[in-house]
Amino acid sequence: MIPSAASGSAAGSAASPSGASPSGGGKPSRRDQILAAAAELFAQHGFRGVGIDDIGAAVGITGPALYRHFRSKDAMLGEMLTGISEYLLAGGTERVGRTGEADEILAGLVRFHVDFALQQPALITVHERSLASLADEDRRRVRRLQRQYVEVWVTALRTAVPRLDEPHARSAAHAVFGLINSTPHNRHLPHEDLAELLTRLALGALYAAK
Amino acid sequence: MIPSAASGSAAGSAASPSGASPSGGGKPSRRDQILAAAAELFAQHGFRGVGIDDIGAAVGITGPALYRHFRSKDAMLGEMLTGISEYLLAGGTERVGRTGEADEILAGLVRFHVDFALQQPALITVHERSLASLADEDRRRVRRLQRQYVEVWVTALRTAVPRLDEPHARSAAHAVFGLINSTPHNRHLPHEDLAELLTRLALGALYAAK
DNA sequence: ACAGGAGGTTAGCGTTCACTAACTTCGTCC
DNA sequence: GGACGAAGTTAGTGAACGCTAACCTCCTGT
Repeated sequence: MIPSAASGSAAGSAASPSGASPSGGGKPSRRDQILAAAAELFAQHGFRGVGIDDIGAAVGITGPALYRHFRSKDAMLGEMLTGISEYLLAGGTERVGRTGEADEILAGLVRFHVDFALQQPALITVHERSLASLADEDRRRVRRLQRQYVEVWVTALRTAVPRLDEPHARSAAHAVFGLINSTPHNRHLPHEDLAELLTRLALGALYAAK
Repeated sequence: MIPSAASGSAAGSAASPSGASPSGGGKPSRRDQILAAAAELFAQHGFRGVGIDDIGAAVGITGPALYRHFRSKDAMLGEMLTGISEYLLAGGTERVGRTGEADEILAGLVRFHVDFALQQPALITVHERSLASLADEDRRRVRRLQRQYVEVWVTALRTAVPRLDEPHARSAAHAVFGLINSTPHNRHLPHEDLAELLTRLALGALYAAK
């Protein structure tokens, strides 16, 4: 059971980038409903702080029924995190593959990450908090995807700001991820204002790097 | 028991800002040893992912012996988080109370937070991840301290950058916390280089805010 | 010398929790 | 119209874990 203040309805509006299947238009499959609800709960209480029964209840079924859809609780987290990592890497790779000015590419990359963080704050939270709870194999896979995503940023950043050496660029990338991923703590501003602010802040930071 | 890759010795070198007691010079008390070891473990595995026996083992005693020093596992986390929050608020308040240019005050605030994040990456991690695991009363207290700390930043920021309205300033503060608190993911650069980089990035971001 | 308390030990209790087993329900296809 | 499989239910099992109880071992002060 979840201990403290768990207000009304969970299950946010799982928009486009939820991992894999719901890329089409139709209503989300049961699997995806479950993943969305679990993401919300994991973000609020941590992976270990959420029980099987809690996840079931969030989609209107009992706990054990989840095992008709997932092999284990670990597998749910695994699917969630690899989905996010693959989405980010694919989107990032696609952006840097475009032709254009280096500055525009970098700005596009920033905006892509900002949009994701704004649309999926729960996934962002889980992504950066629950790596430790992953099964070994999944963790290796997610780590590799994350490293590749960082490399995408490093090359884009060093093209736009050539004075940066690789270690500084890598650290700057991590720092800007932290900046953008602050969306879960940022409930004060209207969506679009926040998107613009975060984009400005991120680019301001990156171009200030030495 | 902690499941996966838990390498050698935990218990980092608990430097100055560890909360309360070890402010003097002498060897840290048992309590503080335990808090330091627990912080490291909580950062790596999450509060719920660490057992009483793990914490005990990290300081060379058995699990139940911890109850000679703390009322409960929750109380350990509570003391840890309120200690951090109080340290940050006190340090921040002291900084903005100094006389000087608004820009210098803001830079000092940034540098203060950067130094803390660099010296205590484990505490930073726990501070931003494990709020949900806190007992109700402790959570309220920590939340209030955090809000006050944000307010310190907001006023310093708006003095230095008057065009910012309050909501934008608040969001920018949260974003910059995220940036600075990325230190746990930043193992690539020498300590001092990273401190300088993060300070530049943070100030670059803040002055880019609109 | 020894009383007492601080700080450690092992054994065990009760609860929580992931997962399984066995059974039910219901829509779909031939 | 009945076989079947997908998706749900309740009951239960075994392990993990927080914490307590009871006991031991010193160090310290009088």
